[in-house]
Amino acid sequence: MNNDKKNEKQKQILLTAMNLFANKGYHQTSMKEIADVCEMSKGGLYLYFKSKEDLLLMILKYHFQMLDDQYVLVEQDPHLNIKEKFTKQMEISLKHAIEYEEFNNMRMQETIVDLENEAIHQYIQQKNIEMMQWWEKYLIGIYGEEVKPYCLDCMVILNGMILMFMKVLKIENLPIDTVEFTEYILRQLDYIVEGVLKDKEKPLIDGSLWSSKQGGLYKEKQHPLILIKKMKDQITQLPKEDRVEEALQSLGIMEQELMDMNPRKAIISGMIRNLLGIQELVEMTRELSSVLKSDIEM
Amino acid sequence: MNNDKKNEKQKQILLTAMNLFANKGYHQTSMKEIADVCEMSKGGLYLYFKSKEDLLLMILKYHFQMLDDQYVLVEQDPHLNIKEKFTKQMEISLKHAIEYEEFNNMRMQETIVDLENEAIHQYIQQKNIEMMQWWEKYLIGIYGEEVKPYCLDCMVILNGMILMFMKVLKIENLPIDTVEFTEYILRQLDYIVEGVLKDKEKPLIDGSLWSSKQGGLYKEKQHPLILIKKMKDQITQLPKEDRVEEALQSLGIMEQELMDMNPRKAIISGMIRNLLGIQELVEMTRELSSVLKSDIEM
Amino acid sequence: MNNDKKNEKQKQILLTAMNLFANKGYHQTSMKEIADVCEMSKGGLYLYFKSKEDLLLMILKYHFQMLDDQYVLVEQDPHLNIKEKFTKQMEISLKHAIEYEEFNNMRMQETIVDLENEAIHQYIQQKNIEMMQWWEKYLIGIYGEEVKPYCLDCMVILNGMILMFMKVLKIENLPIDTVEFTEYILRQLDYIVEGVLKDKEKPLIDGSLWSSKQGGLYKEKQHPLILIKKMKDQITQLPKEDRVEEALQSLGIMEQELMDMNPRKAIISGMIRNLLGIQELVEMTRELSSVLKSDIEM
Amino acid sequence: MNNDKKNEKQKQILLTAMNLFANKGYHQTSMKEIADVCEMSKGGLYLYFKSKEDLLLMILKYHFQMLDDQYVLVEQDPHLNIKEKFTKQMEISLKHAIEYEEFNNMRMQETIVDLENEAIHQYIQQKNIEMMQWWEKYLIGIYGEEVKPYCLDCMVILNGMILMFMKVLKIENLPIDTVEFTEYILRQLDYIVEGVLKDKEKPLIDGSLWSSKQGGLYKEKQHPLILIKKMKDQITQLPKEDRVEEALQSLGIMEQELMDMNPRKAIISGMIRNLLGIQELVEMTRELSSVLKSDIEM
DNA sequence: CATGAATGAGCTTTCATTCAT
DNA sequence: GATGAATGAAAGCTCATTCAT
Repeated sequence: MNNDKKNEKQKQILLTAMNLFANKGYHQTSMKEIADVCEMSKGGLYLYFKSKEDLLLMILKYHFQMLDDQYVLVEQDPHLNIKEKFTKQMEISLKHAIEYEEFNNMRMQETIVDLENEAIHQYIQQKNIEMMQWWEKYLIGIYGEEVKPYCLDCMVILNGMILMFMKVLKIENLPIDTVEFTEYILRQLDYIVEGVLKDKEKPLIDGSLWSSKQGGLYKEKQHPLILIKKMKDQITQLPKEDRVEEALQSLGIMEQELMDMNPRKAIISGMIRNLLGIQELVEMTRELSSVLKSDIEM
Repeated sequence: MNNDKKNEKQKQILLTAMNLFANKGYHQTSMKEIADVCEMSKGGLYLYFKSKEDLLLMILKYHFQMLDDQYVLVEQDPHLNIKEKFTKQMEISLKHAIEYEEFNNMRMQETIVDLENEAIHQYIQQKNIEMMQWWEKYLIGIYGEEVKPYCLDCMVILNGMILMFMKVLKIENLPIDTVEFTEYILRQLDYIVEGVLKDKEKPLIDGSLWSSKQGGLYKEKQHPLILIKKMKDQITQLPKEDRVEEALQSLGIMEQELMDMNPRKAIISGMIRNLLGIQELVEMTRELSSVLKSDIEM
Repeated sequence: MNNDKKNEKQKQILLTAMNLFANKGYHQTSMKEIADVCEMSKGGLYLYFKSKEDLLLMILKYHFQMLDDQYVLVEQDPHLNIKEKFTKQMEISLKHAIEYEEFNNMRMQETIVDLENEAIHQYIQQKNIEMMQWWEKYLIGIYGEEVKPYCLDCMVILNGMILMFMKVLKIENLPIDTVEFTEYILRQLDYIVEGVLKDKEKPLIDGSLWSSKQGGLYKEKQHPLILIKKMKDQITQLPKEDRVEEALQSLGIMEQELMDMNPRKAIISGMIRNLLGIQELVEMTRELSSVLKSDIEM
Repeated sequence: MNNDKKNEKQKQILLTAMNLFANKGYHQTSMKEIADVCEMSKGGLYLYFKSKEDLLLMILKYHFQMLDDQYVLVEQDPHLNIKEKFTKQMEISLKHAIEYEEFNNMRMQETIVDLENEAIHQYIQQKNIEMMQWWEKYLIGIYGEEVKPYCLDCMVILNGMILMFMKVLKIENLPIDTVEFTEYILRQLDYIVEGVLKDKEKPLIDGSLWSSKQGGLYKEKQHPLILIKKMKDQITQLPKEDRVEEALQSLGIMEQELMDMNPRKAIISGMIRNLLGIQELVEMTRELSSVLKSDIEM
């Protein structure tokens, strides 16, 4: 099969799957269904995508590519000033978000994907950074340098706004006029920027913190309670000794603490230290520690 | 097993499941996993919750109850003016939303629940309506009657904002100071309200469209006994007939039953059915019915 | 896999399942067992039959098709007179019934199928009606119009006879000669027809009742309390659900009220209305309602 | 607890369970349900019956006792002649069969009980023999010695008739008048006896064969196809040799043959003989052989 | 290249039975 | 004696993935 034809097919699958994911959700859509709609065999899908997760990743990439292509056209249009470019691009985003609603949810929330898939996670992460830069560039371009500290706040507020409006309008089955919607959103942006600039208030999100984020390696992250359960299992295999007893106790205490609404960091770190003294658990303890560091701020 | 212990266990499962649902998603969490973390057998879960969906519903109810309990305390505090009440309740909401992040996601988006389950769907729907009423009441109380058309817009914008901020702050592992966060959010509200009122722009969500879906304007939820009193008043205006006599009797019986500690559902629903036969009361009966449905689970 | 092979496999599963159902009963045969005997995986079965019930239905259809095919051949044979056709078809039926004993049990008694499955129930129903028509046609053809009122009786008697003989002969491990068996059965039919025609006795099953299936059934008027007791009995047979609980409560309340000197009509009619919502009780509730209407003036 | 009270309770459970079994079927009734209706705990049931099967057996015994008690009264009544006794007892049987319909099904068909339970099987067997004797005694008493060879036939025919009538009348919801029903049934008996005596035809069931039946030991009988599967599994564990290959082939052939509608005995017994030559399978082969002997007549 | 039959682990749920209280 | 919480095996069913054809 020549490459063109293969690409054609791949795209068809992509669009179909996207459609299905958008309407039924990722986990609720089966490969069989996708195959059926594509009028091909289940096995056939695996010629183009090596797994369901890969398919999802490709969908994300396809969408972002689609958006980027359109953005670039606007970007390079010499007849538009910066505000117009911003408006046009926002319009493109909204139009796309409306058309591919679930795609928007995915990227805005990562709710659908279990965090186990590193590739997807990283990709979305990267795109989020790009989005941040995009906002910064335009907000500064439009409202001036003084808006810089508030860029992240604005981005978050606007995105949240959009997400929620779309949710509500979708549920209520109300039609959305993209242009009108864009204008509305941008007006809100005006109000907010005007407000924050006037009051010189402290931004909620500190940009420096944000940017410091590093990808780092991504290990299949386990839920701490499950991890503790495993550690308990492992430790009960050991011959009964005082240190074993103590370790079990430490685990129990940590479990209780984590169940609480406000786990006390001191308790947690104390127990971690206790457990680090147990040779046999050292590795799992380290994993637990790292998991906890991102779950509760430690 | 005494009731206390049973409740204890039920709560433990609830908290565990909530925790897992929140982090892995509803569909991605298996009953086995919940059972494992609770250190009990799969079958055991079913002694406390009759299905996975039931478990989810109970989690939702548990949370809303928790919130409602706190709201009421603020509501009834005579030392607070309306703006302070609004602020305090917003603070409570945010605190809760931060602590139980995924719970907030669930209710704000219904992403997790497949729409097949009527009970859950309806419950969330109902809670959303209550939330709408809450916003309307307070926004009008604070900003005056002229803000009325924009209430829905404001609610949506604020909720979206909050949702997204929490998402980002969570991902970035940044600490959130609830009070500061509340102030921030309320300031944004100020900017927006100020803006829309100044420009007299058209709201994005037309309240009449929305509300038409619910049939009936949003009224503050009335207490059933008061409602019954009103119905009695109305019916005594009518010419004396047998059906009137019977309706009065039905109302009396229902009143008595509701006064009881454990009103019997059968009596209540029977009387409701009787009253539905009375043309003149049909609307009020419906309201009564809906109020009762959330007061005692029917 | 080509269609032939697929059909082959399907048939193999069919035969295997039939065999197992026949010997262990439908509910006592698990899909795993069927899969094991077929030397395939559990999941594999579901490629051929979409559920266990579907498998059962297919078995029934397969058998009836097999029978119908043979019947038609006889039916269309120009060299046979009516008595010969009857004999031949009876022979076919018996042969089949002997070979697939439990199939025969299923269709004759519906013991195996829980009534929840509409499709299966209806299919058997329809086949029973066809059987009835078959008997009527042949009995009248052979014995004349005067046998018409006794057709149903004869069918029932003969079928019962056959069923029981097969049961006994199977249990006793005795060989059955189909031809001899047929002759024997037909001879019994002769004796019975001869008998009933001679005595002009009243048939046990009134064909008009059967076919119309409408109750011109005269029932003795029952005392409401007894009726309530019966309803309680019936309802406790149902799987426990909320609606069942509520119905029981309604019945309890009504009972108490009726015991009172001056039963309040509102209570009574309310409870009646509650019960009318319970499908399974609708008939008895109507009866109760009509009884009460004349007992206390309502 | 004194014995009286214990017996009382036992009887209550018995009656309740009977009722449930009768209406929902044995396997479809859970111990919890029985406990609930008896208003006792699940565990409590096990104080009175050591298992669900035991409970079933007790039910059967209770019913037969109930019937026997009534029979004896008639038997000993000096004012009744033999025909009257027969009629009276038949009436008792029918009345009981109507009242406890599913009990009748159980005993007439053994459909409900999986054959694995030896005690129940044997008990029913014994009761069937008693029934046989009862019929013989009365038929000879009424119609004379010449009816003796036809007793079994008559019993089977009558029982089949009754079973099927009850089924149909139940399904059609028609009321049954016991006396009328008895008369009807006995009239049919007259026709048949008259017929067979006149024609001196050969009875279908040879009494001598029947009676020769001995209980014998009862080993948990396995389905032949499952047994073959097991043998295949076991034999594939052995080192590959010619004799192993051959044994596998023999098993395969036998499997195919058994799937056929008319398995050829010669093939079956040939394969059995082949397999008896395989040391490792000798025991299972014997079991298979014995199972087959009762499944297909060999 | 393409198929779709087959797998097998996993899902939610049920239930007879046990046993600490 | 009596309870009912707990178990654990087994049920019917789904589905991502593989692989012989």
